[in-house]
Amino acid sequence: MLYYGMMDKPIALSIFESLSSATRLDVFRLLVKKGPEGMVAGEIGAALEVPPTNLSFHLKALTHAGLVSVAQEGRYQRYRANMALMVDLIAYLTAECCAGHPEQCAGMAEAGACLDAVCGPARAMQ
Amino acid sequence: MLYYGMMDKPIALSIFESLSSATRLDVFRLLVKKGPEGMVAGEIGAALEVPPTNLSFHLKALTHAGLVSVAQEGRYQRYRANMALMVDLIAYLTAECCAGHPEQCAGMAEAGACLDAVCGPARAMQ
DNA sequence: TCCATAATACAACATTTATTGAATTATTGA
DNA sequence: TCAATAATTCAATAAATGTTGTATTATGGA
Repeated sequence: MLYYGMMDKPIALSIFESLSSATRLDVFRLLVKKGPEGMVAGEIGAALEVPPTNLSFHLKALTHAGLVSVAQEGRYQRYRANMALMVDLIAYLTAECCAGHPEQCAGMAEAGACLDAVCGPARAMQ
Repeated sequence: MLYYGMMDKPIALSIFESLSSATRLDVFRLLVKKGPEGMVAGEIGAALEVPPTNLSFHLKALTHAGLVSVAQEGRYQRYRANMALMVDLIAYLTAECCAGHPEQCAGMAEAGACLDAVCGPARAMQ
Protein backbone atom coordinates (compact mmCIF):
# COMPACT_ATOMS: atom_id res chain seq x y z
CA MET A 1 0.00 0.00 0.00
CA LEU A 2 1.18 3.46 -0.83
CA TYR A 3 1.03 5.91 2.01
CA TYR A 4 1.00 9.54 0.90
CA GLY A 5 1.98 11.75 3.76
CA MET A 6 5.42 10.59 4.89
CA MET A 7 6.99 13.23 2.72
CA ASP A 8 7.81 16.78 3.73
CA LYS A 9 9.88 19.60 2.32
CA PRO A 10 13.24 18.77 3.99
CA ILE A 11 12.98 15.15 2.89
CA ALA A 12 11.97 16.11 -0.66
CA LEU A 13 14.89 18.51 -0.78
CA SER A 14 17.37 15.90 0.39
CA ILE A 15 16.11 13.49 -2.27
CA PHE A 16 16.55 16.05 -5.03
CA GLU A 17 19.96 17.06 -3.68
CA SER A 18 20.97 13.41 -3.61
CA LEU A 19 20.07 12.79 -7.24
CA SER A 20 21.49 16.08 -8.51
CA SER A 21 24.99 14.64 -8.89
CA ALA A 22 25.84 12.57 -11.96
CA THR A 23 27.71 10.05 -9.84
CA ARG A 24 24.84 9.59 -7.40
CA LEU A 25 22.25 9.37 -10.18
CA ASP A 26 24.39 6.65 -11.80
CA VAL A 27 24.64 4.77 -8.52
CA PHE A 28 20.92 4.96 -7.85
CA ARG A 29 19.97 3.88 -11.36
CA LEU A 30 22.41 1.00 -11.19
CA LEU A 31 20.86 -0.16 -7.92
CA VAL A 32 17.32 0.19 -9.30
CA LYS A 33 18.40 -1.98 -12.21
CA LYS A 34 19.85 -4.60 -9.85
CA GLY A 35 16.68 -4.81 -7.81
CA PRO A 36 16.46 -6.64 -4.48
CA GLU A 37 19.85 -8.27 -5.03
CA GLY A 38 21.60 -4.94 -4.61
CA MET A 39 25.36 -4.47 -4.88
CA VAL A 40 28.27 -4.19 -2.47
CA ALA A 41 30.23 -0.93 -2.49
CA GLY A 42 33.22 -2.38 -4.31
CA GLU A 43 31.07 -3.67 -7.17
CA ILE A 44 29.46 -0.27 -7.59
CA GLY A 45 32.83 1.44 -7.63
CA ALA A 46 34.20 -0.99 -10.17
CA ALA A 47 31.13 -0.69 -12.42
CA LEU A 48 31.12 3.10 -12.43
CA GLU A 49 34.88 3.68 -12.06
CA VAL A 50 34.54 5.84 -8.98
CA PRO A 51 37.40 5.82 -6.42
CA PRO A 52 36.45 4.27 -3.05
CA THR A 53 36.76 7.48 -1.03
CA ASN A 54 34.57 9.41 -3.39
CA LEU A 55 32.04 6.60 -3.63
CA SER A 56 31.71 6.46 0.16
CA PHE A 57 30.97 10.18 0.15
CA HIS A 58 28.15 9.74 -2.39
CA LEU A 59 26.74 6.55 -0.85
CA LYS A 60 26.53 8.34 2.46
CA ALA A 61 24.44 11.10 0.87
CA LEU A 62 22.11 8.59 -0.80
CA THR A 63 21.73 6.63 2.41
CA HIS A 64 21.07 9.72 4.48
CA ALA A 65 18.31 10.75 2.07
CA GLY A 66 16.79 7.28 2.38
CA LEU A 67 17.16 6.55 -1.33
CA VAL A 68 19.32 3.51 -0.64
CA SER A 69 19.51 1.11 2.26
CA VAL A 70 22.67 -0.54 3.47
CA ALA A 71 23.24 -3.93 5.09
CA GLN A 72 26.49 -5.29 6.43
CA GLU A 73 27.70 -8.64 5.07
CA GLY A 74 30.96 -9.53 6.71
CA ARG A 75 33.38 -6.85 5.59
CA TYR A 76 31.15 -5.86 2.70
CA GLN A 77 28.41 -3.26 2.69
CA ARG A 78 25.47 -4.15 0.45
CA TYR A 79 23.40 -1.29 -0.94
CA ARG A 80 19.86 -1.47 -2.32
CA ALA A 81 17.63 1.15 -3.95
CA ASN A 82 14.46 2.31 -2.25
CA MET A 83 12.09 3.02 -5.13
CA ALA A 84 9.12 3.55 -2.85
CA LEU A 85 10.50 6.88 -1.77
CA MET A 86 10.31 8.18 -5.33
CA VAL A 87 6.63 7.31 -5.50
CA ASP A 88 6.00 9.21 -2.29
CA LEU A 89 7.94 12.14 -3.67
CA ILE A 90 5.73 12.50 -6.74
CA ALA A 91 2.62 12.22 -4.61
CA TYR A 92 3.99 15.04 -2.46
CA LEU A 93 4.70 17.28 -5.43
CA THR A 94 1.26 16.77 -6.91
CA ALA A 95 -0.73 16.80 -3.68
CA GLU A 96 -1.86 20.43 -3.75
CA CYS A 97 -1.94 20.62 -7.53
CA CYS A 98 -4.22 23.31 -9.00
CA ALA A 99 -5.25 24.44 -5.52
CA GLY A 100 -7.37 21.33 -5.03
CA HIS A 101 -9.06 21.45 -8.44
CA PRO A 102 -7.12 18.78 -10.34
CA GLU A 103 -9.66 18.83 -13.17
CA GLN A 104 -7.86 22.00 -14.29
CA CYS A 105 -4.66 20.07 -14.78
CA ALA A 106 -5.66 19.04 -18.28
CA GLY A 107 -4.66 22.55 -19.29
CA MET A 108 -1.19 22.37 -17.75
CA ALA A 109 1.82 22.00 -19.99
CA GLU A 110 2.00 19.40 -22.76
CA ALA A 111 0.37 16.43 -21.05
CA GLY A 112 -1.98 15.69 -18.22
CA ALA A 113 -0.65 16.47 -14.79
CA CYS A 114 -1.42 15.92 -11.10
CA LEU A 115 -1.93 12.62 -9.46
CA ASP A 116 -4.52 11.58 -12.04
CA ALA A 117 -1.89 11.61 -14.71
CA VAL A 118 0.47 9.62 -12.54
CA CYS A 119 -1.81 6.97 -11.16
CA GLY A 120 -5.27 7.43 -12.68
CA PRO A 121 -8.25 8.87 -10.76
CA ALA A 122 -9.03 5.59 -9.01
CA ARG A 123 -5.56 5.25 -7.55
CA ALA A 124 -5.14 8.61 -5.87
CA MET A 125 -4.85 8.16 -2.09
CA GLN A 126 -5.29 4.42 -2.54
CA MET B 1 -1.06 10.50 -23.62
CA LEU B 2 2.11 9.93 -21.73
CA TYR B 3 5.14 9.33 -23.84
CA TYR B 4 7.92 7.53 -22.01
CA GLY B 5 11.17 7.99 -23.82
CA MET B 6 11.76 11.73 -24.01
CA MET B 7 13.90 11.51 -20.92
CA ASP B 8 17.64 10.96 -20.83
CA LYS B 9 20.37 11.29 -18.24
CA PRO B 10 21.34 14.95 -18.85
CA ILE B 11 17.69 16.02 -18.70
CA ALA B 12 17.02 13.95 -15.57
CA LEU B 13 20.11 15.48 -13.99
CA SER B 14 19.04 19.03 -14.81
CA ILE B 15 15.61 18.35 -13.28
CA PHE B 16 17.12 17.06 -10.04
CA GLU B 17 19.61 19.93 -9.95
CA SER B 18 16.76 22.36 -10.47
CA LEU B 19 14.73 21.06 -7.56
CA SER B 20 17.69 20.65 -5.21
CA SER B 21 17.48 24.26 -4.05
CA ALA B 22 14.94 25.24 -1.40
CA THR B 23 14.05 28.41 -3.29
CA ARG B 24 13.47 26.58 -6.55
CA LEU B 25 11.48 23.81 -4.89
CA ASP B 26 9.28 26.49 -3.29
CA VAL B 27 8.79 28.21 -6.65
CA PHE B 28 7.92 24.98 -8.41
CA ARG B 29 5.47 23.86 -5.75
CA LEU B 30 3.83 27.27 -5.72
CA LEU B 31 3.36 27.08 -9.49
CA VAL B 32 1.99 23.52 -9.30
CA LYS B 33 -0.49 24.77 -6.74
CA LYS B 34 -1.52 27.65 -9.00
CA GLY B 35 -2.13 25.37 -11.95
CA PRO B 36 -2.74 26.65 -15.49
CA GLU B 37 -3.19 30.22 -14.26
CA GLY B 38 0.48 30.43 -13.35
CA MET B 39 2.11 33.49 -11.78
CA VAL B 40 4.15 36.45 -12.99
CA ALA B 41 7.67 36.81 -11.64
CA GLY B 42 6.83 39.68 -9.32
CA GLU B 43 4.01 37.74 -7.67
CA ILE B 44 6.32 34.79 -7.06
CA GLY B 45 8.98 37.03 -5.57
CA ALA B 46 6.44 38.74 -3.29
CA ALA B 47 4.92 35.43 -2.16
CA LEU B 48 8.27 33.83 -1.33
CA GLU B 49 10.19 36.97 -0.35
CA VAL B 50 12.98 36.40 -2.84
CA PRO B 51 14.75 39.48 -4.29
CA PRO B 52 14.17 40.00 -8.04
CA THR B 53 17.78 39.34 -9.08
CA ASN B 54 17.97 36.11 -7.19
CA LEU B 55 14.54 35.01 -8.38
CA SER B 56 15.56 35.54 -12.00
CA PHE B 57 18.57 33.31 -11.41
CA HIS B 58 16.40 30.48 -10.09
CA LEU B 59 13.60 30.92 -12.64
CA LYS B 60 16.20 30.65 -15.38
CA ALA B 61 17.38 27.33 -13.99
CA LEU B 62 13.83 25.97 -13.75
CA THR B 63 13.02 27.13 -17.26
CA HIS B 64 16.21 25.69 -18.68
CA ALA B 65 15.36 22.31 -17.14
CA GLY B 66 11.88 22.50 -18.68
CA LEU B 67 10.16 22.37 -15.29
CA VAL B 68 8.44 25.68 -15.89
CA SER B 69 7.34 27.46 -19.04
CA VAL B 70 7.39 31.21 -19.47
CA ALA B 71 5.12 33.46 -21.54
CA GLN B 72 5.50 37.19 -22.02
CA GLU B 73 2.51 39.37 -21.12
CA GLY B 74 3.44 42.94 -21.80
CA ARG B 75 6.22 43.75 -19.39
CA TYR B 76 5.36 40.76 -17.21
CA GLN B 77 6.70 37.24 -17.52
CA ARG B 78 4.18 34.57 -16.59
CA TYR B 79 5.53 31.25 -15.35
CA ARG B 80 3.70 27.91 -15.26
CA ALA B 81 4.71 24.51 -13.91
CA ASN B 82 5.20 21.58 -16.24
CA MET B 83 4.04 18.57 -14.22
CA ALA B 84 4.25 16.23 -17.17
CA LEU B 85 8.02 16.28 -16.98
CA MET B 86 7.91 14.80 -13.47
CA VAL B 87 5.85 11.89 -14.73
CA ASP B 88 8.37 11.25 -17.48
CA LEU B 89 11.16 11.41 -14.94
CA ILE B 90 9.71 8.66 -12.78
CA ALA B 91 9.12 6.51 -15.82
CA TYR B 92 12.77 6.99 -16.74
CA LEU B 93 14.02 6.02 -13.28
CA THR B 94 11.90 2.88 -13.17
CA ALA B 95 12.30 1.85 -16.81
CA GLU B 96 15.08 -0.72 -16.32
CA CYS B 97 13.98 -1.66 -12.84
CA CYS B 98 15.08 -5.13 -11.64
CA ALA B 99 16.85 -5.76 -14.96
CA GLY B 100 13.55 -6.20 -16.78
CA HIS B 101 11.94 -8.46 -14.15
CA PRO B 102 9.66 -6.03 -12.34
CA GLU B 103 7.90 -8.89 -10.54
CA GLN B 104 10.97 -8.89 -8.26
CA CYS B 105 10.20 -5.35 -7.19
CA ALA B 106 7.80 -6.53 -4.50
CA GLY B 107 10.91 -7.37 -2.54
CA MET B 108 12.45 -3.93 -2.81
CA ALA B 109 12.40 -1.61 0.16
CA GLU B 110 9.24 -0.97 2.18
CA ALA B 111 6.64 -0.70 -0.56
CA GLY B 112 6.06 -1.83 -4.12
CA ALA B 113 8.36 -0.29 -6.65
CA CYS B 114 8.76 0.09 -10.41
CA LEU B 115 6.21 1.46 -12.76
CA ASP B 116 3.54 -0.93 -11.47
CA ALA B 117 3.66 0.72 -8.10
CA VAL B 118 3.42 4.15 -9.68
CA CYS B 119 0.68 3.60 -12.21
CA GLY B 120 -0.61 0.04 -11.87
CA PRO B 121 0.22 -2.75 -14.35
CA ALA B 122 -2.40 -1.65 -16.88
CA ARG B 123 -1.01 1.87 -17.14
CA ALA B 124 2.60 1.16 -17.90
CA MET B 125 3.52 2.47 -21.37
CA GLN B 126 -0.06 3.57 -21.87
C1' DT C 1 48.55 -13.91 15.22
C1' DC C 2 49.49 -11.46 11.03
C1' DC C 3 48.69 -9.73 6.53
C1' DA C 4 45.54 -8.42 2.86
C1' DT C 5 41.20 -6.51 1.72
C1' DA C 6 36.67 -3.60 2.15
C1' DA C 7 35.10 0.39 3.38
C1' DT C 8 34.89 4.62 5.76
C1' DA C 9 36.60 9.10 8.21
C1' DC C 10 39.23 13.09 8.03
C1' DA C 11 41.58 17.17 6.17
C1' DA C 12 43.18 19.98 2.26
C1' DC C 13 42.14 21.63 -1.92
C1' DA C 14 39.40 22.47 -6.18
C1' DT C 15 35.19 23.43 -8.17
C1' DT C 16 30.51 24.79 -8.47
C1' DT C 17 26.53 27.24 -7.02
C1' DA C 18 24.05 31.07 -4.62
C1' DT C 19 23.50 35.83 -3.41
C1' DT C 20 23.87 40.72 -3.78
C1' DG C 21 24.10 45.37 -5.91
C1' DA C 22 24.59 48.13 -10.05
C1' DA C 23 23.50 48.60 -14.72
C1' DT C 24 20.55 47.39 -18.84
C1' DT C 25 16.38 46.37 -21.70
C1' DA C 26 11.73 46.84 -22.55
C1' DT C 27 6.92 48.16 -21.62
C1' DT C 28 3.14 50.92 -19.71
C1' DG C 29 0.76 55.03 -18.63
C1' DA C 30 0.78 60.15 -17.72
C1' DT D 1 8.26 61.96 -24.90
C1' DC D 2 9.38 60.90 -20.27
C1' DA D 3 9.19 58.82 -15.80
C1' DA D 4 8.01 54.58 -13.47
C1' DT D 5 7.82 49.71 -13.35
C1' DA D 6 9.03 44.62 -14.51
C1' DA D 7 12.42 41.79 -15.22
C1' DT D 8 16.85 40.45 -16.61
C1' DT D 9 22.08 40.48 -17.22
C1' DC D 10 26.57 41.08 -15.48
C1' DA D 11 30.39 41.11 -12.19
C1' DA D 12 32.00 40.44 -7.49
C1' DT D 13 31.67 38.03 -3.41
C1' DA D 14 30.05 34.42 -0.31
C1' DA D 15 28.85 29.80 0.57
C1' DA D 16 28.22 25.10 -0.31
C1' DT D 17 29.81 20.70 -2.76
C1' DG D 18 32.91 17.53 -4.82
C1' DT D 19 37.44 15.30 -5.15
C1' DT D 20 41.78 13.46 -3.75
C1' DG D 21 45.29 11.29 -0.70
C1' DT D 22 46.32 9.60 3.80
C1' DA D 23 45.03 7.38 7.86
C1' DT D 24 41.81 4.42 10.45
C1' DT D 25 38.54 0.59 11.55
C1' DA D 26 37.11 -3.92 10.97
C1' DT D 27 36.67 -8.45 8.79
C1' DG D 28 38.39 -12.81 6.69
C1' DG D 29 41.82 -16.13 5.51
C1' DA D 30 46.72 -18.06 5.76
